[in-house]
Amino acid sequence: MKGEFSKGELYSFITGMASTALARRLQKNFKDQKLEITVEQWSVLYHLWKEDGLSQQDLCNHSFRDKPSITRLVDNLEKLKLVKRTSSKDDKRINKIFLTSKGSKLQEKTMEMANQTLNEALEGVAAKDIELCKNVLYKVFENLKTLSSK
Amino acid sequence: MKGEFSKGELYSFITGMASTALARRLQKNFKDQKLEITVEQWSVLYHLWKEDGLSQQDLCNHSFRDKPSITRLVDNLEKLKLVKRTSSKDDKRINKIFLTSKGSKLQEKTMEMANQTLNEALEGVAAKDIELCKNVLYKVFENLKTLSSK
DNA sequence: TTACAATAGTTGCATAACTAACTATTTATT
DNA sequence: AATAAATAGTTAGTTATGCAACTATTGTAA
Repeated sequence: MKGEFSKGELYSFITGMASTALARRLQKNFKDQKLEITVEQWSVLYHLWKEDGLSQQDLCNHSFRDKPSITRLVDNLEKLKLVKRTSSKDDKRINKIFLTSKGSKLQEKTMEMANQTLNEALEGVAAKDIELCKNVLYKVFENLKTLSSK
Repeated sequence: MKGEFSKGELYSFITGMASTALARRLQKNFKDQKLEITVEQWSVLYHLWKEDGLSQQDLCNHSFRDKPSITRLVDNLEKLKLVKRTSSKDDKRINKIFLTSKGSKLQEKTMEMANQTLNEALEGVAAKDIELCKNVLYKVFENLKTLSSK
């Protein structure tokens, strides 16, 4: 196990073992708190908490997912009564997605859990190393993002 | 788009945008070269190239996946004639997974592509920053891995 | 030796992702 | 105004992941 994550190795970098582990842990923490949402659904709500009424295309751009993925995530969020699709009057092609009160209420608790999970994940890591790591990952993303949402 | 990846933000860290982008790019590169495997299948082959004849449980441990995931990845790799299941004689519960010649032949080309993809991803990042970033990600993984394969 | 526990692997169900092909609406061109 | 092109969203098919429940085999303990 040690070997695959050592210097010079690319496996873990490509498979994203760290972020996978982080998402799993957050998912488990949600479940332990009886929160019946997936991490992916949470990541969509995240953008709506920052700005309610985004279109599905906006959500594609912000969440770095393609359109079918957002269609189904919104489907499931609607089933859970956390958001509501509203056809735009200006442009009938567009669905604007609005939080329900139930969806809004999730923000505080889940964001705190996300922060806490991140703290568990980064325990023992120096703040300046975290910053540097974020910068590297940002650069990687920038280097590759050509093929993002379409 | 810029905002979500700035300091103090956790979204991109949890969603693993960098590793997602990296996996997508590698997948696209495979496709462009007419290589009909998924990145996930590649990641299983990766461990077999390092040590042929691993059990499915070994593959779970090495690849940080659960048993059903490995069952199905091996199913698909067998359909593609890249590996072959062989029941162990010592312990009939165990399947040992062996590369076919077709599976072995994929190593050189795909590993080169993975290296090349990683180079694209890390262009403009100082070697020492890459090392530091790897160390942080490794630490994150260690902090969280309690719940890995079961 | 019989009964119980642990291990290896499979199957079923739900969610999610990517690709490609599709509908509906709006914008641009002629 | 009529046609073509672009945009927003949906649907279908394949692959993958996580969880829970299951079978088969091996190991342990009474």
